[in-house]
Amino acid sequence: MKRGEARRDRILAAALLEFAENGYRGASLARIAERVELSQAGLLHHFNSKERLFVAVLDYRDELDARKFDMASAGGIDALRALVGVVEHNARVPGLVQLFSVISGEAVTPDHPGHEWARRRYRRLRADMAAALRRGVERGEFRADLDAEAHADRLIAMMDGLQTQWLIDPDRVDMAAVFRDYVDDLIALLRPAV
Amino acid sequence: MKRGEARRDRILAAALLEFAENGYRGASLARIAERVELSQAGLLHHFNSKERLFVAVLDYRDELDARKFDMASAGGIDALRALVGVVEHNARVPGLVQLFSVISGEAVTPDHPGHEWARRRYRRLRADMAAALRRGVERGEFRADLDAEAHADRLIAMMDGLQTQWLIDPDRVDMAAVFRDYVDDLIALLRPAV
DNA sequence: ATTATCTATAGATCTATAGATAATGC
DNA sequence: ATTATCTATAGATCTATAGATAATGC
Repeated sequence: MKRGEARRDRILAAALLEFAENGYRGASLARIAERVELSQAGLLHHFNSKERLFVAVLDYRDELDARKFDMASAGGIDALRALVGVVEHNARVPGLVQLFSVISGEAVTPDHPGHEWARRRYRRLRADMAAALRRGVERGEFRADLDAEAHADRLIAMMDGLQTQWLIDPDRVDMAAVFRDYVDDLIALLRPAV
Repeated sequence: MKRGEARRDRILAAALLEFAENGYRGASLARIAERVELSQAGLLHHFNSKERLFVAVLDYRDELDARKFDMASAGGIDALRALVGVVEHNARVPGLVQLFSVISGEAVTPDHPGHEWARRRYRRLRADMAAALRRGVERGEFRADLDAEAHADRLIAMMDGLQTQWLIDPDRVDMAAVFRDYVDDLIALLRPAV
């Protein structure tokens, strides 16, 4: 069984690249199999269908991500600074970012196998960020009348939107710098009135 | 030739729907042909290939859009308010928004037939918005030291990011309201120091 | 005994072209 | 004469399954 797990990991890594480049619909099992030097039927022995493999890749990506950053631990200004760190990190892993961008685009149609995953992901992100902002209020770092959900939506939109621009025109857009400045302005905006 | 033009228009409208639902890669010429009651070969008589049809759809969408809003005419605060109007309008045409979201996601890969289109589109948008912001400085509405390009990037990112969230979870996100509040905060932030 | 892998193949697509026929425009 | 349309089809995919064989785990 050891051998099987190792293979499965290689498949997931290869599938991530393939899905990131071509989306779910454009991805080919044959090409993924080729990348891990396996026949296409051999690949389907490990994951029973393209859809299941895809869902496994999404979970795999989440796992890679979760270890990197735990929004819930920090709060207030610290959390926002940590977010900037995430964006700076993302600027160094275009592959993972691209998977996410391509899939979010595709997954807006309800019948897409990633639709539910994307929805859950947004809801969780939004709740985590709103909680972090509220913790900032408790600490006295942010003004008490802030709309935590709305600012969470803004932060997520800013991150995602900059990612798309950056992927399409990497030399033109300094994703990390623009986001950092946005967060700086946000911290100033949310500062409690004296 | 009259007859041909009318047919071409119907094809473009049907293709827009198909591409919006399935992206370029997932779209099927046969399904588009079916929607306009034509054989698939008949469809290809009007547009020689799937790729050309796709590019024609992108131009067609731009045309629909251009008539709606001319960013260059207004400047400063007026331009920002007009942008809010665009978002409010978009909230009523999910189909057009979806085409754009799906394609931007797919088009991050360089070999995608929409890649160049997306890049051009971002560059133009950015230049137009930056110009509108600078006009605000001239009018004395905005502080002179604002970074017009960075704020243009932020505005575009905010619009696009909110669109994705809204398409994936329409009941959860009030795209227009969040954007309006963002613009209000931005106007306050950019107000010249007295 | 179970797990991993392969070849072969069914059955559905898909795009694009060839060549024939019908409809339209001048 | 040109434009629009059709049927038929080539040639490439693509996913998934059946069934055989090799490798591993207990």
